[in-house]
Amino acid sequence: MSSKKTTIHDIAEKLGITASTVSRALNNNPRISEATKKTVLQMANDLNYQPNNLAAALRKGKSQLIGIVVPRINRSFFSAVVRGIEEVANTLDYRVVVSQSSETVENEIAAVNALLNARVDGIIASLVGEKPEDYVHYENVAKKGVPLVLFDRTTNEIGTSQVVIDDYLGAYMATEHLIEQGCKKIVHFTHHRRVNIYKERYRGYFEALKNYDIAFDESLVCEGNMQLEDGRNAIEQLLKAGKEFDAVFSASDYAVMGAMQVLKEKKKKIPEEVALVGFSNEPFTSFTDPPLTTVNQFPIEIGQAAAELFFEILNSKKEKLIPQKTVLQPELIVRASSLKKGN
Amino acid sequence: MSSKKTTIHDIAEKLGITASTVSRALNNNPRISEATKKTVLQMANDLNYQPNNLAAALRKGKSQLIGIVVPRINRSFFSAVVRGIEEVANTLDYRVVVSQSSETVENEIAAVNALLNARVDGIIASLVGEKPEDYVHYENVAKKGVPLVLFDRTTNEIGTSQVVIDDYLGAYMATEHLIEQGCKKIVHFTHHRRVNIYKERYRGYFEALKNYDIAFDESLVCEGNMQLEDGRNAIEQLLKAGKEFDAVFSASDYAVMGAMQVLKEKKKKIPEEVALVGFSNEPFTSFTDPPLTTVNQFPIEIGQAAAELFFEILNSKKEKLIPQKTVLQPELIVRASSLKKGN
DNA sequence: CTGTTAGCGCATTCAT
DNA sequence: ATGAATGCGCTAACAG
Repeated sequence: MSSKKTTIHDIAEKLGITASTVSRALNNNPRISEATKKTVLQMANDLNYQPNNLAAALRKGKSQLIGIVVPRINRSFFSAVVRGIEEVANTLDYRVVVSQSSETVENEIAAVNALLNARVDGIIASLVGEKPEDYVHYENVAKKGVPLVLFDRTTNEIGTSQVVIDDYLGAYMATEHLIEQGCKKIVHFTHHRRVNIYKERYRGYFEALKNYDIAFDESLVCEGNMQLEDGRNAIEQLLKAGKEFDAVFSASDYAVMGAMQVLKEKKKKIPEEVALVGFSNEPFTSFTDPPLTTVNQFPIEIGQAAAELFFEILNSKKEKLIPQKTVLQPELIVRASSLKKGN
Repeated sequence: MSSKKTTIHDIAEKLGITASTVSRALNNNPRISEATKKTVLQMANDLNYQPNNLAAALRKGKSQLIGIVVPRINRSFFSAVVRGIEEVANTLDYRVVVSQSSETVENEIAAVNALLNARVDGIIASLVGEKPEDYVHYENVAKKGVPLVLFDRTTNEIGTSQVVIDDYLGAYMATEHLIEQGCKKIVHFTHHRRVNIYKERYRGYFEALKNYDIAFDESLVCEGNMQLEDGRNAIEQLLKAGKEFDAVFSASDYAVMGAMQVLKEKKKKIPEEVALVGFSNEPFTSFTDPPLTTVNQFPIEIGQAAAELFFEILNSKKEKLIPQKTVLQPELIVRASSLKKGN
């Protein structure tokens, strides 16, 4: 049973043919007769033959492996993207190797390098760094001709394909929705690090106000790390300072939850006194009280789109493919946290 | 730049030594002088050498890859387990290949087979099937001598290592806590499929009642698929039937959320009229209103433990290692949904 | 401390 | 339609 691993040579020998014929038969090569294909398949089965992709990969120079690098896999957004990637990879007989950068550039560099050593056929990643010097390692990947697709946290500075959602639009829709609910003094939570996605959301907020002739008040913009605590602090500050506001549009679901907690503690009515909108459609947003209005980023679809771009690059062979950019439309999910009675 | 891939032969040639010496130097073999190690490393760097793990793997018969099979990666519990596995795998220079069974046995079989073809050094998995015929493919894995570690949904029928939490204890603690809060009529939500983990949780509930001399009432046990809707339905049924109850202990956080929604709609006070306890410590449980008491399964720790067991098997070489079973202690996280005033 | 030799398992070019 | 020969890049046994 557990004797030696059987190879194509073993099955060739048993059948009195050569390994090349077996290899061809197994790969369904048209130049092999149906008869031998059948006997080969049968014998392979009888001998419990298990193909060795490693050997094939070495020979062909293709591993059928996609490397994925995400900040952390146990974040709903990223794990959903991975799910999307894996789904389409699977149908094309590819596997995914998952690495976490844990939000540090060093780890990211190590991960990329390890994946390259593992000879993945390409990499799909979401950047952790924001400064140009923070993604030279990805630039090198691209330069080496290794297919690279960036998603979510991307950059235009590396000439590579990317898939993002229209953050600007998502933020615009969210802000517009609040305005339509009658809100005039809308607080915005944004990230203190000037990352693309947050800049775009800020811009969406800003433009919506402008288009509806609502005065922009810089003191209503709160910068932070977008976590629950940051949201709590921000609202407490505003309250203490006596600032008036009737809504919060947060670029993060977590931060707005902090706001919700504080507002409820202070007995403010949501959404009557303060309407709340988040961003990302984290799984918990449908379970809060009131349920949270938020923006769906379609993470699984992002993953699928990234995988599709990936295979386009892969199949374009050596012809220099112009980097593609897939932009997905976000969706505003309206729930009770922003829906005023009578609207 | 992007010319040909440089190999150990290239760097050997440049240095006027042989490839074996280069290989040894690169692998920090003690039999190589520090001097040559240094020059080799230097030259490797100069030539932009990228090791080919595929070739090494083929030669050594070890791929430095761990296969992971989970029902779906974008479920908080599973992605956290993967995170735990990846963390420890990383420190030992292993990568993880993630596959999803999407809750079907066919997919699971395909995934396992693909991982075997990819020549992973072993597999860490959570079963989807519950009937013995549903895991013959894993039995074969074990029989082939491929290291196999099961977690969460495991079985004793394959002689393999596993890591689980003490579901019985978790359920016992949860039920005991409700009893201590003064609850006497405790509803239990369990799964209609008689899976191990749910049987154990049921048992914990049952034994706690018994130990505190509380009459067991079978009509308070609701079977379902443990989703939000199932929880809603169950509570609506009980209410309609006029059953009295003062608490719900659910084997799933999702199901108990359904209960919370219905109870709030019916203006029942939580926890005063009905106390609520879930299971799993899903990320959303801290954001509900009131926050949900639940049982932490320590998913990251489960992943770490699974990886550790995995490497124990791997390093035990051929010596038949007795299958180990790591049982982690769950933790009851008490929040407002079950904490009555004055307690 | 270093070189020689061989082969891991497979796919593929060139024959026939 | 099949066979023979070669090598992908690396490690390891054996030799010295």
